[in-house]
Parts: sequence; C-alpha cells; structure tokens
Amino acid sequence: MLRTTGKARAHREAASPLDGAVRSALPAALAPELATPADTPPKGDDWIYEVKFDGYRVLARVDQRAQHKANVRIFTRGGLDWTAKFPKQVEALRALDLQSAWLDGEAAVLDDQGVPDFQALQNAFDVGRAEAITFWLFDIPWLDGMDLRKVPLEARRAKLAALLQDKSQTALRFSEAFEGDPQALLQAACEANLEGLIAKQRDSAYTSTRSAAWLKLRCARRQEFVIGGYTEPSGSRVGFGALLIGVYEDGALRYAGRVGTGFDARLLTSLARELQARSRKATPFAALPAAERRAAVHWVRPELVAEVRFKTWTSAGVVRQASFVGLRRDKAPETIVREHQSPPVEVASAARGRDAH
DNA sequence: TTCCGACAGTGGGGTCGCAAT
DNA sequence: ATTGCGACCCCACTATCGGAA
Repeated sequence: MLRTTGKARAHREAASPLDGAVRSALPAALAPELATPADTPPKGDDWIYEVKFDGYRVLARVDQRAQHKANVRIFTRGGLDWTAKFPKQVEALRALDLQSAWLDGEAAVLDDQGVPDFQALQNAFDVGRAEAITFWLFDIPWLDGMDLRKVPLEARRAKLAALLQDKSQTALRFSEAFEGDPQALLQAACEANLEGLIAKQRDSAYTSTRSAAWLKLRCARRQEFVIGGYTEPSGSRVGFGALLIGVYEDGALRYAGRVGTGFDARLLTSLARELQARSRKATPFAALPAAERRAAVHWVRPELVAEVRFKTWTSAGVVRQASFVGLRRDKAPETIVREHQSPPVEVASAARGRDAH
C-alpha cells in the first residue's frame, strides 16, 4: 500500500478526481521499499552499502511497446505523477535499451563537493534549472516483462548496471555499491558530509514495505541549544507543541528553529511546567524571522538547555529534521554557540535492539 | 503470552501556487 | 504587492493495536 495519511489522502481525492486514476497506474505491489532506521551497521559480509541520497524518491515506469507519449512516467513515493517535472530523465529513459521496466531511485542535485543538496533540488524545479537533477537509480523490480522482485538484490542490480553503462550522461546514473568495514564506510560517508548510508542484504527480495533487509544508517549531528519559547499543543497533544531554540552569537541569542518531536507524554507534561515557570512577555531572541514574530508563541527566560539531534543546518541558519534528546542541566545557557566542527557520526551509540534487527 | 510491524498522529523545514487581504 | 494557507517533498518520533511468534 502507498504510505499516505488518511487526512492527506482525503484532501487529495477531494482536490482532484484525476489523482485516483493516476495512482491506479502505480501497482500497490510496486510501492517503493523503505529502509529501517538503525543505529549501528549490521554484522557480517552479506551486506552492500549505498550512498543515502538526500532528494526525492522516484519510481519510473517505461513501456516502449506503447507508441504514445506517455510510455515513460515518473511517480513520487506517494504515487503522484511527476513526469512533467523531469523532461531530461524522460528522454534518457526512452533511450535505454529495454522494452519495459520499473526503475527505483532517488532524484538529487549534487553541490560542488558532490554532496546531495536538498534545497538545491527544490530550487531545481524552477524553469530552466532541471539540468542539475540526476536520477541515482538503485533497483529494478521489473524488466522486459519479468518480475524481478524475488530475484536477489545483487542480480537485479547487475541488470540495472548493464543498462546504465553510459557514464557521460548526467540524467540517469547507477547508484554504486560499496563494500568493506561498515564502520569505516559510515565514518567516511559522514566525513564527506553525506546524509548517511543504506545497507542492503545481498540476496534480499524487493519487498515494497519497510524491510529489515534495507537499513538506514544516519549521519546525525547533535548539539545543545537554548530554549527561548514554545508553542501551544494541538489536537491530542499534551504539554506543548514545539520548543523554539537558539544559540548565542556575538552575545545575542540567535533563533535556530523549532524542535517538536522526541518527547513522550510524561516529558511533555513535566517540561511544560518548567517552561511555564520561566514565562516572560518579550522574546529572548535577537532577530526573529517574520513568520515566527507573527506566530502564537510563549516566550521564556533563556535558562534551559536542550540537547538536540538534527540532520543539517539550512541556508537560513535553522536546524532541519530536529528531534529532542534531553535537557542539559550541566550546561550554562550563555555558553551555547553553534558548533561548526562537531563529530558528525554517532556510530558508537548503544544499539537499541529494535532498530538494529 | 509476549513481541513486533504497520499505522495514525503529533511535530519540523522548504517550495510552490493560489486566494484573500 | 503582500500575506496566509494548503499540498507537496523530505523527515523524526510516540502511541496504539492486531497478528505473528
């Protein structure tokens, strides 16, 4: 099944009656396989490792037997038809030496250092900038009438690599696999500022669900932030919605975004009490984005320090994909600044069991 | 019986398009 | 012209439930 929330689905079907027909072109059985988050690399040598591209997941359907224009279509993970956004890829897919196929990969834009840049990808959809987009293809669950989903991963990838031998073109590229000591590979990936690695079992089938055969190994950053405010909870949420966090820069508290996940119900309640006890009228942040000035926010005295795990800093200087780790009562708020050279990899953390297998 | 995977529901940043102001 | 909002993309995380073990 495609993974969308019930709410989102209802919105979409109400918005466009065509969407249902479009989604039906994407067989439920070919929904993209998802990786399971893991804290430590797997043991053993029956795994291969690929770069985790920070982009949009794409599934491409090619059917050259049909002579009409729609013989190549590109779908998002949610099943939306985004063919029109990738003209260069459509052309390149038509030129492949095959009759029919489903191809699985990630659309990404690389920066100067060869690191996938998510914001650059979003900008690339502007007119005339789609040239920068590359599909990094890593799987082929269907080829020339053959269902390859039960075929071992390495055999599928060999077929895919054979189709993508032309390295001169940038529209479509084969996502190379790496072998070796997983700790060292992950360390190297993180030092290269990559988002992480995907570990895949060599002989695994293509399962269309979240599978333990595909593991997501993240390069997470973490550091402390000063809590300067919080938002109201909504829906069934208790305590508060999100924390507004910041770091000191030239003696002033600079806004660094929100963190709204990582708390359980008990922590939401107890933290809310501590925040209310520090309530104040004026914002402690030096310069707030306009949207944040308008938002309904409660300000607090900047006395609490939160440790936060996040993926990247955005160009606006706020954290992306942040989650709360814990309060740091041992840290003085005035000492909290942006850490530029923090060790990026957290391979040493204890396996939490569930994620690791 | 216990455990685990899938799902729903919170929360985040960013872009786009469109309607309201 | 500006602002607000929802629909998309990416995602992290918790709570819950039903079926597998």
